Amino acid sequence: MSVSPVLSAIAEPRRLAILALVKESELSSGEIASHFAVTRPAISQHLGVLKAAGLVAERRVGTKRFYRARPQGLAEIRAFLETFWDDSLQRLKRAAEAEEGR
Amino acid sequence: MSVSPVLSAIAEPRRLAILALVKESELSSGEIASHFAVTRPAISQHLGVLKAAGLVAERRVGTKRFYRARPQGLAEIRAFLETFWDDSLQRLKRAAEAEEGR
DNA sequence: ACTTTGTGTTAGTTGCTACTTTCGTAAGCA
DNA sequence: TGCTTACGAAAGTAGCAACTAACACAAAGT
Repeated sequence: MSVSPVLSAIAEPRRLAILALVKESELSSGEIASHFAVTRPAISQHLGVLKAAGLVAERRVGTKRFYRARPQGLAEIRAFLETFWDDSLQRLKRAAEAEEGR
Repeated sequence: MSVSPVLSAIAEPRRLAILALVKESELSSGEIASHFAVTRPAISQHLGVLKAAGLVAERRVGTKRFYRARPQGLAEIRAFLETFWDDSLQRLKRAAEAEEGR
C-alpha cells in the first residue's frame, strides 16, 4: 500500500485522537463515539478510513465491534519517513564532504 | 508547532513529490514547477504550505527564490510517530506480560 | 525609462471531505 | 415474533483545499 492514504488518515486531528484512544485499549464503536461531540456515524466513517489505511483492526462479537490500534500500520509510515529523512541526511553529508574536499 | 499541519502537508501527494525534489537539491520555484503538469501559482501555493509547516527553507537571490528541504521539520513528525509507536508497543508488551502472568 | 524575467497574490471555480439525518441490518432478549 | 441494541450504509450539505486565470511587483538587462 502507498503511504498517502496512511498519512492523510493520521493528518485528520479527529482520527489521530481516535487512534490515540484505541492505542490505549480496545474499544467498541459506541465507546469511541462517546468521547467526541460528533455523531456516531461520523466516527464510524473515520473508523472505516483508519481500517482501510491498516491503522486499526476490527473484532466483531455479537452486535458490537471492537477496534484496536495496529502498530504495524504506524510502523509503515515510520519506516517511510526514516528512509526519507536518512536519504536527506546522506545528501547533506555528501554535500558537506564535497564542500570540504574542494 | 503541532503535528497536524506537518502531517497534512506531506499527506498531499504533490507536496510530497515537491519535498522529494527539493530534498535532492536546492531548486528555484520555476524549476520545481517544470516537473509538474500544473501551473506555477499552484506550485507556489504548495511551497507556501510546506514553508509554513517548516518543511522547506526559502533563499532569495535576485528575482529567484530557491527552496530546499528542511530535515528538522521531518524529524519532528518522525519523533512524534516514534513516541506514538513506542507507547503502543509498551502497551502490547504489558498486555503480553499480564497474559503470561496469569 | 522600458521591457523581460521570475515569482507571489488574489479572485473565482471545482472537487473532495467531514459531517448530519435517515434508513437498513444483524444479534440478543421478552 | 416483535422489540431493542449496536452498528454500518446511503444521501445530502457545508466548508475547505487545490487549482486556473489574471494581476502585481521587484530585480536585472537594454
